[in-house]
Amino acid sequence: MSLQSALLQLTKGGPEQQAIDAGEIDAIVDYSSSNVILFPAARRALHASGSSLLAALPGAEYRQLLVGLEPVTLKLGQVLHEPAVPIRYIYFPVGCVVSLMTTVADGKAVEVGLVGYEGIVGLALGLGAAASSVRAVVAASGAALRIEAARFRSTLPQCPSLQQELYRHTDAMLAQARQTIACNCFHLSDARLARWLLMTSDRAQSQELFLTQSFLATMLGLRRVTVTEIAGRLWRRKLISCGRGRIRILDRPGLEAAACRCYSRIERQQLSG
Amino acid sequence: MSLQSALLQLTKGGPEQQAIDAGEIDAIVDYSSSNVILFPAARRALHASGSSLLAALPGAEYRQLLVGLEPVTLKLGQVLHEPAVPIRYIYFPVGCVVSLMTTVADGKAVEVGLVGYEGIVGLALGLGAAASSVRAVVAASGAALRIEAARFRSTLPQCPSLQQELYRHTDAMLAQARQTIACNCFHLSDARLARWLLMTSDRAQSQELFLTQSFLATMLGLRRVTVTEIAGRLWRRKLISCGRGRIRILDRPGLEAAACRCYSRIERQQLSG
DNA sequence: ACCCGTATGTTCGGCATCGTACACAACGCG
DNA sequence: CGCGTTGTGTACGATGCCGAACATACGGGT
Repeated sequence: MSLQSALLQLTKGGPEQQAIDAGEIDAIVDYSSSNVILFPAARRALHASGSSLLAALPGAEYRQLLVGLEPVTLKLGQVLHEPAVPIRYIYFPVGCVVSLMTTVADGKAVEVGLVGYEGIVGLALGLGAAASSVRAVVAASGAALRIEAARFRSTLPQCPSLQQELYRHTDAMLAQARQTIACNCFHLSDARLARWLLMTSDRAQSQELFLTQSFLATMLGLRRVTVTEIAGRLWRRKLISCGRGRIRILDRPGLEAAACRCYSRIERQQLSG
Repeated sequence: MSLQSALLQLTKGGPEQQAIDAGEIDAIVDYSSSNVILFPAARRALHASGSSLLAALPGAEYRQLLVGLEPVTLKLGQVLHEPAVPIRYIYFPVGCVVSLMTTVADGKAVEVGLVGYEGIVGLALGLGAAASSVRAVVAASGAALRIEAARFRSTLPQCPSLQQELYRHTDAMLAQARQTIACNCFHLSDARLARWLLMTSDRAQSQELFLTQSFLATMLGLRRVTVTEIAGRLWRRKLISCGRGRIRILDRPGLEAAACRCYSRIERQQLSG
């Protein structure tokens, strides 16, 4: 999938047309499932070291869940679930980063949550809903473990620790969304962009992110032009370097100083467990 | 408590000084407890018709919870819990409306959630946390039922329906926060203010709200002056009327048209149950 | 009846971000 | 190698909201 079609995925489909073409989604998901890694060794490696949420589970629950888990590779721009459409798979990111987007009535969208190895994509299912209220889009390619929705739903009641982790993560996502409200309200775009780079970098566990400035603009609800200007400023300050579809963090402490303190506040709650 | 001291409650206490004076909070809470209504009849009336969340519980759980519930009257500006401070009581609003506020590093705060008869104040406790990440402030005076935190925590595991309602409400609050992010990002202040009036009016079940424009400004993260200007515009359009510490909705359909569609989207999810 | 605290109304310059348009540069493919 | 596609850089006016300062009006208490 090209960057452009990825962006199309991001922006198409307003709230008035939530009954989107299910076939299209399936196609994307099927595309990812063709990348399934079948080697048990890889599966175990992914599982044990990858998801801090799964790693926190006791052995019994871990094994019970493992049966239904399937490793997949997710690519930038892939849509994992759409708002108001029943969730098919729950994803536990391992190396990928997933962005949650909410739309407004005229179709514009903005990121409202960021999930990595510490979390779950498809939380709503664990809270008893069949569908999420947001779109989940892959913001950094990488591996994930997924489980079918029905299977997850039937396993969850037998796994108290998984439940506990899920609720803890829900609390963290709630705090993340709420901090984002305050941050968007009071802080300048420069600080917000710096925060986004840091948060995504933390979850991708890499100083280099492969995405376009258009993508970034969509995430932050800014114009592409604004992102270019900010990136230029940060680059002149030697905090980052930019290429074509590539952003690298050069000076992490410097970037943290340029970001607002919402960064540390969110990460403390989110990545602490 | 005067409106001014209420506003002081709202704005004092930045994130750097989260270890606020516990004595002061206790004083406020004790003030409310002096207004406890002791008549069993009133208690029953409050319980049955007031909280749609409690009303959805089956008889057995209802009665089990009832033992610990205590009716209180909450006044504008009262702080029910502070971020990072252990929650003492869970509140089920009946006639009051409670606003959840998040602060940023420099102490400024903005509303990130609105709770009425449909919800719970102190959700974090139900998710396994001891403290919330937000401040809960009364935005419209009225009655509520409260229960001690420890008691709630011990009762919850025995009440599957209560758990289910709690998780359903958590999902709704998450959706509310996320929709607020998008709304603040894309919609003009006029529409946001209209939305706030409608949402608060729905929860207070009254066309008249008793609060100052300063209070409203704090909630929306705007200047008081901006609120005055917007209120003037809405008033000229005969949608609302304003008095000193009083706002009345005159033309509800008109105000809904002036608000963004985030209003109906949030209310559909939140008040549907 | 008066006064003072409190709430509301008005003005002014500043500026971050927007929408739009256009130019340039890198990569991929025939 | 040339060409179209895609990503990045620059310019310009418009505007919504901000910060600050000041003016007015309501209303309860002495």
